[in-house]
Order: sequence, then structure tokens, then C-alpha cells
Amino acid sequence: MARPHAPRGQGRARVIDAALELFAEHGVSGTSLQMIADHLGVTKAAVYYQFHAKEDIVLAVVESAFDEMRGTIADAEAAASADDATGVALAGLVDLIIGHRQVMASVSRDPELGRILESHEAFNSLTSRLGELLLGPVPDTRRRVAASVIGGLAHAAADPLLADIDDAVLREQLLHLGTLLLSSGSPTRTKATS
Amino acid sequence: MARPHAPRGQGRARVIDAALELFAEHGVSGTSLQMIADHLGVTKAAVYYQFHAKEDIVLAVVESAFDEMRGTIADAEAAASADDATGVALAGLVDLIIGHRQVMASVSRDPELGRILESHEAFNSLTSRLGELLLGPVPDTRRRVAASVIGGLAHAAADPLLADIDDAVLREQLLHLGTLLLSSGSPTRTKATS
DNA sequence: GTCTATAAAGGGATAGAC
DNA sequence: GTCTATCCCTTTATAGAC
Repeated sequence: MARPHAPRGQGRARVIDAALELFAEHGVSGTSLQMIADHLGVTKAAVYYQFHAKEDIVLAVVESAFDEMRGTIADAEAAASADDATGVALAGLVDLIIGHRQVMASVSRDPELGRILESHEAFNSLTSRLGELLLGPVPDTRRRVAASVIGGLAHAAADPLLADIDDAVLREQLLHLGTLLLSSGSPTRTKATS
Repeated sequence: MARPHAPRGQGRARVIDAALELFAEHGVSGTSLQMIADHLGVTKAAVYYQFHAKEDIVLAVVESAFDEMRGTIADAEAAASADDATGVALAGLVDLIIGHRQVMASVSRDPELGRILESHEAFNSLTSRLGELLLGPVPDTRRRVAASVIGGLAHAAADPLLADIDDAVLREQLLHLGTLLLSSGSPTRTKATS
């Protein structure tokens, strides 16, 4: 292809870093190519030299996090029991959230980012596999709600109010809360829910 | 002051309903006035007749939910003990989330919406008071993280995957999970945190 | 109260100079 | 590899006809 490779590829990496930061702060829809260019001190055309479309930037921003997620999910799916699988998936997800705070927060919150990812089958497959791992073999209502709240962990990790908490401590807290959510016994006297 | 539906006439209410739906689906930045107008089958100018600027629509969309939140917070602050205050605040927040799923999800996720609200002192005061109620008098790290994850409850309530769960059941589940998050005892049995 | 028309600005994207 | 200049489209917002 005519696409130039990225030798010491600083160009592409710099665009990705700037985009990541701006996407997290303004959302994908709220971030223009002009903003990215300004943030780097270059022109829009310089950005277009590295990426031919905004969507390509979006995909590049999430790529490394999703590569890691692929590995985690494969590990979890190879676990001996369903409970082990859930545990591995949760721990992997928390690690992912800690290691890619801004990306994971954007993925879980940004509607436009979600729509772009949904249009790529590889991402759909990953998220549905992760969903199945967290839900377990017999997803009842309680578990389904809990799994959905797990998405809130990414939100918390990117919360500016928690920016002072260091990674190891936050990781431990999120893992604790995630485990709690997934293992909470009987809520109250719940009736059958259809 | 009933506005479940605005069959005809009430132009403002119809705009607010359409905007609410589109904001939840595309985010504020991803929703143009043209999309709102198209959704209503009218022209942009008809929308501008009702609201002079996009920001006015945003504020109108969140207004009723925040009115309710004001009442809840006042109730909670009048509670006898700090624990009671937290309980009342959490229950009120869950009710708010159930009664205004789309608004609360947008408030907790949308960066542009957050920026608009932050520029209005009345909203800042409300959210910081709610934060203090959820954190309690002595906010340690565990409690701070948990309070942040509470924001994930709104996310779950608007999750399309949970759309089949009826309000009463979802309310019960969210209240249970929220209580669990705020009361989780010893975070770590594994190792000391630094 | 709703329309057409339009202004003014900004956004995505491309061509081509250097 | 980065720039200038430009195209085309969309967006916000206003003026004024009906």
C-alpha cells in the first residue's frame, strides 16, 4: 500500500497520545481534528498524513488495549471452571482498566466510540465473550445487573477525584469491589423476574 | 404540571423529549439541532423558536431530574445520623436513576454535558453535596472508590442489555448493589497496601 | 408557530507546493 | 514529512415571509 510506515513512528504515536487525551476529555464527537493538531502544535494536514480518517485514529487509540484484552479473554476461556473463568476475566479487566484508564473509560462511556467499535466484528466478538465470562453460565437478573455495573469500574478509574490514588491501591480496590459485585448473594427477598 | 406526553401544542416539552433520547444515544456533542428537528419532523428554525441555543435545551433536559435531586439531598441532609443520611441519599439517587434513566446516564457519562453543568454554580453545589453524603464524614480510600463506582449505577440503568428488566426489580437490584458498595467491610485480606 | 433562506463558522478531507 | 490552500459539507444561529 501507499501508506508510509512509521519508522521511529513518532508521528503516529504522538497523534495517538494526543487523541487519547482529548477523547477522554471531550469525547470522540467533541474532539475535532483541529483540536488534535493544535494540541500537537501542527496542522490538520500533518495529522492526515499519519491517519487518513478520524475513524482510523479512533481505532488506533483503542488497539493496544484491545490486544491486551484478547489475551486476557483467551486466558479466561481456558480456565478449568466457570468460576475460575470469571475470576480471571475480572482480574484481567481490572488490570486493563488500570493500565489504560483513559481508553477504557472512553470505551465504556463514549457513544460514538461504541458505534465505531460495533461496526468492527472483531470488537463485537471480544466484548460479547467478555460479557459471557462475567455473566457466567447461568445469568440471572442479579448477575446481569452486577455485570453491567462492572462497567462503572472503568468510570471510577478515570475519575479526576481519584487521580491521587496510586495504581496498585486502586487496582486492589477495584478488584475487591468487582468481586463483591459479582458474588453478592441474595439481595433481599426477590421475586422471580420473568 | 403533567408532562408524560406532549400530544400536541407543548412545543418545548416535545423538543425536550426528543433531545433527551438523542443525547442518551449520541451524546450532546454528537447530537445536532438538525437531528432534533428531524426527529420531531420539523425544521431547525422551529426548534430555535422554543430554545435560543443548544445549551438551553441541555439545561432544560436535566432540569426536572435536578429538581428532584435537590429534594432528595435536602431530605438526606436533614437525617439524624451520618449513616442515615448516606442511606437516604443512596435510595434517592437510585429512585432518580430509575425515574430518569436516560438523563442520569447522560449526566454521569457525557463530557460535554458535564462541562455545561459545571459552568452553573447551582449544579456544582448539588453534586458536591451529594458526593459528601455518599462519602460520609470520614472518607477513606475504599469509600472514595466505592462512591465513584456508584456513578456506574446510572450507567447500568441505561444499558440496553438490561432494558427488559422492569423498574421495580431494577430499582431493588441497584439499591442492593449500591448498599453493598458503600458498606463493603475489609477491602483486602491479601496484603497490606503500602 | 412554523416555514425558507441565508449568514458565519467549523469540521472532515484532499491536492499539491516545498 | 510538513505545510498552504482549498473544497464541500454540516453546524449554529438569525432574519423575515406566511
